[in-house]
Amino acid sequence: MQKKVREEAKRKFIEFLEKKDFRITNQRRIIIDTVFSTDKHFTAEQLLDWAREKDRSVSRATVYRTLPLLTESKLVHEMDFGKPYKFYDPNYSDSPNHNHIICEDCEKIVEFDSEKIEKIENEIGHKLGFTVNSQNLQLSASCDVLKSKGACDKKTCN
Amino acid sequence: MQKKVREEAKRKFIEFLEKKDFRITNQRRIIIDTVFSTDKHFTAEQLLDWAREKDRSVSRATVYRTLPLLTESKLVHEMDFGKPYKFYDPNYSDSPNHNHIICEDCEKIVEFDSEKIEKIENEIGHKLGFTVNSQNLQLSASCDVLKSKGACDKKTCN
DNA sequence: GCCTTTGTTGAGACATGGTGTCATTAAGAA
DNA sequence: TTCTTAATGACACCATGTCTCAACAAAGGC
Repeated sequence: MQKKVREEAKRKFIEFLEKKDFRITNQRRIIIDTVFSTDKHFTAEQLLDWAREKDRSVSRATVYRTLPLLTESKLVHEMDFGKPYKFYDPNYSDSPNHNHIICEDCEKIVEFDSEKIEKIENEIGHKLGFTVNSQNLQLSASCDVLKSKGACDKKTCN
Repeated sequence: MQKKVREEAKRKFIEFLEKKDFRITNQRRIIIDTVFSTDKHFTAEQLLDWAREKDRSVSRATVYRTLPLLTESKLVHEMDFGKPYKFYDPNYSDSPNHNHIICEDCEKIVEFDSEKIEKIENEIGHKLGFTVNSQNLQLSASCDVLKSKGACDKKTCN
């Protein structure tokens, strides 16, 4: 991942704020610096920790207030794997992916696209009398390669 | 839904408890009476309320301890729609459904099966280096018929 | 029926993820 | 530089869910 792409994402978010007449505050800068300096998925609490490492003045409230802006701007994906907290992912592409596969052991997350699945979903939805608005497919899995190495945990895989 | 089917489900759960050498307590009886007297989906807190209407002695802890037993016995489905709480569904059939479509307005939930989707999921998982263990597909939708009647809310639809 | 054993219970403290309130601060326009 | 007002941090609060532990009661043996 090049620096350029990260800078691009930050720029886009600032544009997003400007377009909505939202202020570009120091805290928002720190938060997006943090988000777009990683490729990893993260939770709200993790983001809070990372941001506070950079600047102690960032508060929990601000992180929780900024995350919806980041997801609204599509620069961050929100994911739900049935855990009591959400995962977030910096989104450097424009893909509308909402399909994810997660390793139960190491929590490695991979995104994927499938037009085929989407098509079937719409068909089924229609048959059942619904208009599908959004879909959310999560596969819980075991991460083959890493497991065979006997080294599948949060520390070694992520 | 006939009474017979409900009684059958209760009987199966008691067998499940016996097989595991778990005791058949009054509280567990009340909880399964409650679960298998409805066709609706419910949350843990709702189940607690309903059970306590029957018998004030049922505690939150017991409900939360009994729900995993019910899901383990496959007599209740656990569902996750990205809300901060889970939905549960009494399962009177033996189908392994874990696909659900929910109406955003009235929270009506319909289960469905799709071998096609399952097959694609396994293919994709394999391609990405995972062995898929379980899948969870939720479609958020609008409930056509009821919406056209202009009467789509929790009270009228469920 | 009456012990005894031990799994199960209720109450409530606690944990965690997240939201709401409000006085204070600072971004950005004039 | 001043002014307006959005945004902030601190912290109280909420909801779902977990844990602990003394008290209880189910099931088996007598």
